Amino acid sequence: MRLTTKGRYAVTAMLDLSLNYGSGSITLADISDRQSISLSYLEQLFSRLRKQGLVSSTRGPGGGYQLSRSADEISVLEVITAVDEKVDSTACEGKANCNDGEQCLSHELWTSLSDQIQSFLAGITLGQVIKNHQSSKNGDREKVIKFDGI
Amino acid sequence: MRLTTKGRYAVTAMLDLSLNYGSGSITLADISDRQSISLSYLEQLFSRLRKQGLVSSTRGPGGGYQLSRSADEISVLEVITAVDEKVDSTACEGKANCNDGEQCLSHELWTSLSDQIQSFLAGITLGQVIKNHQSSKNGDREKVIKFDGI
DNA sequence: ATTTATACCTACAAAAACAATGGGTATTTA
DNA sequence: TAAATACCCATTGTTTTTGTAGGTATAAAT
Repeated sequence: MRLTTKGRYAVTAMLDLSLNYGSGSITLADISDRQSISLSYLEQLFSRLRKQGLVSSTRGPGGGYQLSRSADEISVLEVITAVDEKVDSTACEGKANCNDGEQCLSHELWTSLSDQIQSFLAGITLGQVIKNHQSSKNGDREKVIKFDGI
Repeated sequence: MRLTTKGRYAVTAMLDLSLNYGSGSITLADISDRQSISLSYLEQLFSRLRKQGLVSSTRGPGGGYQLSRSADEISVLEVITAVDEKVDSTACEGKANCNDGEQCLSHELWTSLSDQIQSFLAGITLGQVIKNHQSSKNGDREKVIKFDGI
């Protein structure tokens, strides 16, 4: 898994959509203005988000994008993986120098850690990000800590 | 924060070092062989890891690198941030089109999420990655779930 | 002392990914 | 019919990633 500005743009744009959930379609032009992301780049990102079924679109005047599901049902991981290319995780199979199994072990360890990061992000929904932010503003520390998960 | 192959290499190399903790210095050439990372690239990574105080080095024959602290005292976040350049998180300050405060809000939400990811990674040590992997192999599911933190 | 094995440093370069641009077509509403 | 939107594709400039190359410094072994 990768976590880069591409994923950040995608999550930010989806949070923008989440904030407008229920109030009809939002145009990419609006998101572009609000979030300072170029329209064409947003089009590329939303092409993937749509193909992954995270957003639905309507064409023509008054059209735009909407979340396919509620913000509480879309995880941050889904958004990030929708726009990120797959990275070949280790590419170490079939190497001759797999001495003492140590190479495999370190790679397994990384894979295990990577899985845990993904599990963490899979457990956070766009809705939670919004709610948690509000809680932290209200000084509701208990909820925030619980959400942190550590 | 970014999570890219650079950070993955650094973590993998540090896990390799962790597995050899206590048995003297490990050369980058060994890690290069075991983990299939080019020696020169490892040198660049370890230059930063050393400057951050995560590893110590000894020159000359028999020299190499060691963890500065035990694997239980080094978090995954430290390793990743040691090798990653800082990214200017939003770069939206002073924009005129901060209409309705919505631009700022989405950015705040992203920042909040980003902080939580960092907190998560700060709570995982190299030692825990190793221990957790062993637990998962033994089917000790309780520990794994607890470690997942969600 | 000389050799050797290592860290350590700097400059460069190839490849990949990111971010954006430009120019279109398709669809729907007004 | 016109306008607003999604949608699509090719290209391009920049940055990041991932290395290569060639050296110097240090310390151990011979």
